[in-house]
Amino acid sequence: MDELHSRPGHLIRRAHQIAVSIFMDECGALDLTPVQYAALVAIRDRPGQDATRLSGLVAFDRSTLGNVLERLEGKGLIRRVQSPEDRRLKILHVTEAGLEIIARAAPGVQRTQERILAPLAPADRRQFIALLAQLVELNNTASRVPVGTPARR
Amino acid sequence: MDELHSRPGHLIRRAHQIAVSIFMDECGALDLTPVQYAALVAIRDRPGQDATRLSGLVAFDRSTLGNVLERLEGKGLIRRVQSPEDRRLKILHVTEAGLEIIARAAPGVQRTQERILAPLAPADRRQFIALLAQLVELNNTASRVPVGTPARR
DNA sequence: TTCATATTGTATGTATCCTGTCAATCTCTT
DNA sequence: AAGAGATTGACAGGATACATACAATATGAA
Repeated sequence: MDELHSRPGHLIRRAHQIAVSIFMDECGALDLTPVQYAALVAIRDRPGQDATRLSGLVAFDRSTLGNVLERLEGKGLIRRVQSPEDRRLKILHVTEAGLEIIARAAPGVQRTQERILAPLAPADRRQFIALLAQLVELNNTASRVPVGTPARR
Repeated sequence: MDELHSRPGHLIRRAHQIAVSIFMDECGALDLTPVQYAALVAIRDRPGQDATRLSGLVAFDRSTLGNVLERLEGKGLIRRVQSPEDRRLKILHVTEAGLEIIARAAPGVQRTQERILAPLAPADRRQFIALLAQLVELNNTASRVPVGTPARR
């Protein structure tokens, strides 16, 4: 049993539960999930991008991202329009309402990140993030959704 | 965008994706998920326990655990029988088939844990686990499913 | 004893997350 | 130009993950 609670897989799953829970505590009133927020910000930062490119940036597979985008569009936070150059693509843009939600979520997002790391000593936080980033980056190809823009020909 | 990739929430989500992906790569042929494996081992280690107590041990909420147990029972890996003392409870036991699956999964589980940590220098692995455990433990109450057996009166 | 309260397992509904598959569309080769 | 192959968004389906509500059951206090 103690074996379970010291296994990296279990600890990571618990950390994920905690991170989501804190986010919903801080931002749930805005009817936004962590995933939706991440997608929204990524679309804002790269307007005119299509869904597949976006999925490589935020590391959701295309199916998951499709559902997320549908909800964001349903809430009027983004627009999806067919690209004239490549009629397979749907180009993404954040709406005014989307920008406003991002702005209103910002303080809660900030508090979320602080609360996640709060249990660690300040000096340990940077190290933890560095190790975690290293673990994620070098294991990138082990993921089902490797990050990194696939070459667009 | 870089902001996203250095945020603890996003890194933890990625790490979780990676950990699950590696587990499925190692053990997916056994038709076992990480969650199912964790539940199975926990039931084996505490035979005769009921579902609510188990949910506090492995940190799945009761709804999720109910679904997991139903699948495990459907695959013949566990048994659920009504407790005579408290007819609300269903007592959990691992079957022979369940024990066999655990044994067959063990090497893959071991490799999974090693592969998750493989990107870190050996000296960093212990520290990472220690920091992660500290983060999870001290944030326990922030989770929707705090770990720890609720008092059974 | 009886009644208010709490607990258990279950059901329902929503949201990730992933595997497949598919038609439409594009690109490349011949 | 034409067909093979790749890509895109969408869809179906299974599995976590959580909130909420419910009937059955147990427990406490009056």
